[in-house]
Amino acid sequence: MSRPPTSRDLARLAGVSQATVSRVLTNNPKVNAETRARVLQVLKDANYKPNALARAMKTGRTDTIGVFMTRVTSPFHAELLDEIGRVLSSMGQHMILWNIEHDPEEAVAEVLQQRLVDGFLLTSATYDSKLHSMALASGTPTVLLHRGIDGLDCDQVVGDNYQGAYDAGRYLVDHGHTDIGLVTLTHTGNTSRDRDLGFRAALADAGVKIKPGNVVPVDVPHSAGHAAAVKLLSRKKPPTAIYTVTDLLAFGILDGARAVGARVPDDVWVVGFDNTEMAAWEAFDLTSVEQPVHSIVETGIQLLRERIADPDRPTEVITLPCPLAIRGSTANRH
Amino acid sequence: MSRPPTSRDLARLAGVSQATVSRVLTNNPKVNAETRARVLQVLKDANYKPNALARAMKTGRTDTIGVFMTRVTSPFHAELLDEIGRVLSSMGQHMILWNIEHDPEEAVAEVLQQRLVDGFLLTSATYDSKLHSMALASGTPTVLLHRGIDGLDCDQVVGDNYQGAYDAGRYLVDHGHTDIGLVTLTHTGNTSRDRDLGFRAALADAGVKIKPGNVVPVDVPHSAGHAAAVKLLSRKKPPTAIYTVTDLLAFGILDGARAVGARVPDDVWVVGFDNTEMAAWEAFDLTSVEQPVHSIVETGIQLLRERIADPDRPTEVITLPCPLAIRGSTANRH
DNA sequence: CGAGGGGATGAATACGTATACACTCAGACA
DNA sequence: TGTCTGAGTGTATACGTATTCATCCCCTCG
Repeated sequence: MSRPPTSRDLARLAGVSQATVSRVLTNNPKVNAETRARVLQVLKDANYKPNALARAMKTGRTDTIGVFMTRVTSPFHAELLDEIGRVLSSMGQHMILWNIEHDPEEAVAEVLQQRLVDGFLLTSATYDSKLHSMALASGTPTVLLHRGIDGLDCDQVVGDNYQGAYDAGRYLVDHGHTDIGLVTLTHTGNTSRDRDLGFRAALADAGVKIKPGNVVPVDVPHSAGHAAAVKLLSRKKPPTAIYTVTDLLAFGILDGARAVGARVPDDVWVVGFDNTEMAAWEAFDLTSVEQPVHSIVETGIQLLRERIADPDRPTEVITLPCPLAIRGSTANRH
Repeated sequence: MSRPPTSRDLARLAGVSQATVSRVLTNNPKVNAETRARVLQVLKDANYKPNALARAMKTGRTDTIGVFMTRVTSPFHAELLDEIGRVLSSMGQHMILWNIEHDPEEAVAEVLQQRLVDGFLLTSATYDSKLHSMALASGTPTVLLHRGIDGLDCDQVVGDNYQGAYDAGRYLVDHGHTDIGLVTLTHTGNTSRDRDLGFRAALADAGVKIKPGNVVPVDVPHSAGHAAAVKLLSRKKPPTAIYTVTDLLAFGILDGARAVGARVPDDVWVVGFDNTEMAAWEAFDLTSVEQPVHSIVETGIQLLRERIADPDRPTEVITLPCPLAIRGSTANRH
């Protein structure tokens, strides 16, 4: 009761050597069918499970993937995490989750070298963070998910933020909007950057100029979107549409609009980015550019497994399309 | 480059034995100050980090806690997870996260015996799940967080759901409501049960009867709350207040009210439970019973550490008060 | 000046598993 | 009948660290 049984204990019980028990455990074909059956019976009776640590130390594989993430409470991140958990567990892999907001960089650096995971998934790569370079330097297989870094020699799977943003801009222009607000992140990642640039490009291509006052740089949270909307919609001649780079901000914008009495979509259209589940809630009913979370995660983990299997393979950067999901926060004006 | 350096490699470099290196690593006082300094310098130069697996195998401690959770995308769960991550990382502990929705019970059973964590935090205990009994049977220190199980000989830290619900009921009655809807979970956990019973008790104590038609048993998601609200509010004489057992359902109810054109709080008051961050969003502005997430997590992890240190200590069940957070979804009628 | 003692260190071992290697024993083939 | 083969099994070892035990040296004290 005090000490869990070891393979050696069970070997004694089954009248074989520890090596044979191990062979049974690893499905090694070089073991007599009869012996295998007997050993399996003993294992089952004892409800034996191999010590994962000892196994990992011997094989060098932990069957565990390290996931780095920020702001789990943010709807999109939660969905991403949920999906990662689903896919990993379907492959019999465990997940160690680190919130790089909480963990000091120094602690993270330690973790990277400890060899307690087979690979890393980074979901919050930013230019100013050293996380990705540390991860790569550690020699542990690493894939960037959702947030990429241009020109980095590392596997990456991201949504086509530029294209998604472009389509959103095009959509607004096509529906006659010319006075458009852009609530954008001051963040230093290329995800939000592309969601900004793609949108601007669409408007530029259509000959629509963005008034300087229509661009509101904000921080991440809901309240920032709220404040931005209040600012934009309190003007004498407010914009007829507002696009922003995350759903969370869009929710804040919708709330801000509510606060100043602006009706959506009658007075102002609102478009977000991520197409989280909440975007479909009646409270928001938000038109949003969809991130193909499922594909991103599935592809990224597939890539990670391939890199674990062959660390020398060439790196891949995969970009997946982001279609626009249209809802009630934008309505046909005609 | 290929193989990370071991303590033995560094011992050679520093001209000492591996044992001495190990002593330095573990802050063993029985090592000469001069020697320690030299070894530390070598360790630093090599950017050496001890192999966590080998260390864990030797010491029996992994500095890792296993967390079982469901529906990470649910706002309250995300906040709980975030808080758990914060507290664990502040103590230098890692977190392995399992979503027991994704993982088949059999896989979970395997994990429990593998000794790859020092302890478990269960946040989704339900009567019909065997998870808690399996965890206890595994002999690994375990604490139930947020969801408890009556009479189970296991450390538990939960909000006082009964009291919170009672106060919510009392609050509605005190403000003159007599026709009150109760949207309740069919779930088999004592969390939602207490949130139901406490509310009923408050009404009963005040002599307010709940019409049979006013009780709507539902499933977990937002859409269920939506449907329940539509059902309740479409009646000829709809209730003047609706209480429900989670914020997620309350959000659905608010959306449902919007859908049928009922104004909150003018036509109907809405009260939720959890007081998630989103409850404060303008879109919802929800009066809600607060769960003391921070205290629950902090206390629970403290309890877990104590149990890890001393597995034989008596079990504790800690119940923390749940105050009512009043917002715009309920307004003073007078 | 010798016995004793304590501070530092090295050698050896154990944690529990996977696996290379050695060995046994049939059966096959000459 | 003796050698060879190969399936099946056991023995021994390694993974990298923490820790017990033995050792050594220097100092103190009688």
